[in-house]
Amino acid sequence: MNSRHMPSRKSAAAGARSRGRPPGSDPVLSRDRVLDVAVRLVEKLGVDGLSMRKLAAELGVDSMSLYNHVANKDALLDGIAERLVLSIEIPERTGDLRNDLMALANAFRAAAVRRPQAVSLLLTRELRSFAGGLASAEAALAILAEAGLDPDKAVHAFRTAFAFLVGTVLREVSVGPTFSGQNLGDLAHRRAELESAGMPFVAAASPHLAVIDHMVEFDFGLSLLIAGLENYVSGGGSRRI
Amino acid sequence: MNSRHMPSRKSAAAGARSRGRPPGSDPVLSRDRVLDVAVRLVEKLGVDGLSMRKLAAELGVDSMSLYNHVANKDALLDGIAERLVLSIEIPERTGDLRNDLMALANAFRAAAVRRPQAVSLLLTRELRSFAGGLASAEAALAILAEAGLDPDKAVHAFRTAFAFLVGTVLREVSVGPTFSGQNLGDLAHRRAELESAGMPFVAAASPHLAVIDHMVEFDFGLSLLIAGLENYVSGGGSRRI
DNA sequence: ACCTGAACACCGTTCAAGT
DNA sequence: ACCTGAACACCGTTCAAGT
Repeated sequence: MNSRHMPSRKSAAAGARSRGRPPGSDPVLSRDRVLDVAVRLVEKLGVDGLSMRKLAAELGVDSMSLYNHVANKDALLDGIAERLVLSIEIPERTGDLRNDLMALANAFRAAAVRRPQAVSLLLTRELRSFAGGLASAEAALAILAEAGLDPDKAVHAFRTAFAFLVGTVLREVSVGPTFSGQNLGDLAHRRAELESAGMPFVAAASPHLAVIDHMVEFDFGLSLLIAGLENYVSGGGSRRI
Repeated sequence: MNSRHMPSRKSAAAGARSRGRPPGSDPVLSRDRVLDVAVRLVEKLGVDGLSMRKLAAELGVDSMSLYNHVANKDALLDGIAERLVLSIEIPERTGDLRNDLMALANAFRAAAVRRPQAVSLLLTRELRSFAGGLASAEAALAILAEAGLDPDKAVHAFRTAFAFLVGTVLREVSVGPTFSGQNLGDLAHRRAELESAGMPFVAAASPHLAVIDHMVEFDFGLSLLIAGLENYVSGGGSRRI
């Protein structure tokens, strides 16, 4: 039913498939199209399931054609990561430290959780192209500066919040040591066992370790950090931080 | 110089290499030995550089022999991760929240940084065998409980601190989006450029973004968290956390 | 400039065969 | 019980060849 079966004027000779790109036609691929499909494939197959060959097949193209648009697989993965950073929808500022930091962190989390398979690429590899992250950094530093932090303190606070975010999101997309979920679900049923194993505090906490609400944990941690910051700001920087 | 050169009574026939395990001798491999060498190899070649075949070669053994001691490569990586958790040297408690939390976090960080290549395996994959982590969890929960937190609050605080630790250590072993180091080193030289690009706060902070002292960042973030916790504890849990 | 195809040097893992 | 070797179905990437 396709062109292979009806002899075309151009490749009339024999049944030989044409080799180069169809002359005169638009390019079949573009970096954007490659990355689009790559992201979709990662979500479908997981990061480990992505291969240059499968991606090429999905695009209906020879695998080596990809190398015209990305330097190699590593650059492809970097490209996916950058897509994620750029998909963060940075909210407007209101001038309130707590509000604004919460909103920005939520925007980050939302962008990450939207692509749960791909997100480990963002959190886990060094961003070579840093451009994408600058807008988020600007937003965070603006909030912290407006709250009264000096640039150096703002950078520290930014890095602290960001580290917390990375760890939290990693847990949520459930790579990373969870201390949560299924490997702890049975903990609640083994309190006696844990007590006698010399783990009284784990035993006492086991009902709470056995469940996790990611949104609650997110809010709790961020609140703790912000409380620390407010404390610091209102203390005029005199507290021992 | 080894037994291959002196004709043994048992494999006398021809120069044919023996195929099975030398009869009567001790097993060549053990799960421990496999994991020992695997860790060493990861540190030498990076996680991506580790393969079942290279590991087998390093052990002087056919690659398929490894499967007698680990289920598959995934289980091998899990084994390496568990080694890391178990290598955390949990410090004695003193009864002071700040002291004890700092000491425990430092012990975690120290164990991680000791194996910078392997550590991403610990932070990044779900710990199937949870046993290793229990001792650390017990230590953390004990500290928090002694400071007066209810089990449910202690679990929240534990998860917050752990998320921060994961993010911080990931940055230090420099997988993960750094907002630091070399991709920012040149930022300091481009303030004017950043200003005109609509990034005044990044511009103002660029001298501080361009450098990072991991120990300082670690202390700052942890102090912020602990300040939030102390605040919470002394407020009798009435603060809005 | 862009796409193709064969080839190379790797992978993890199954399975049958050894001892 | 444990180790081996061939084989299978994959990889990423180089390089020469097409248009």
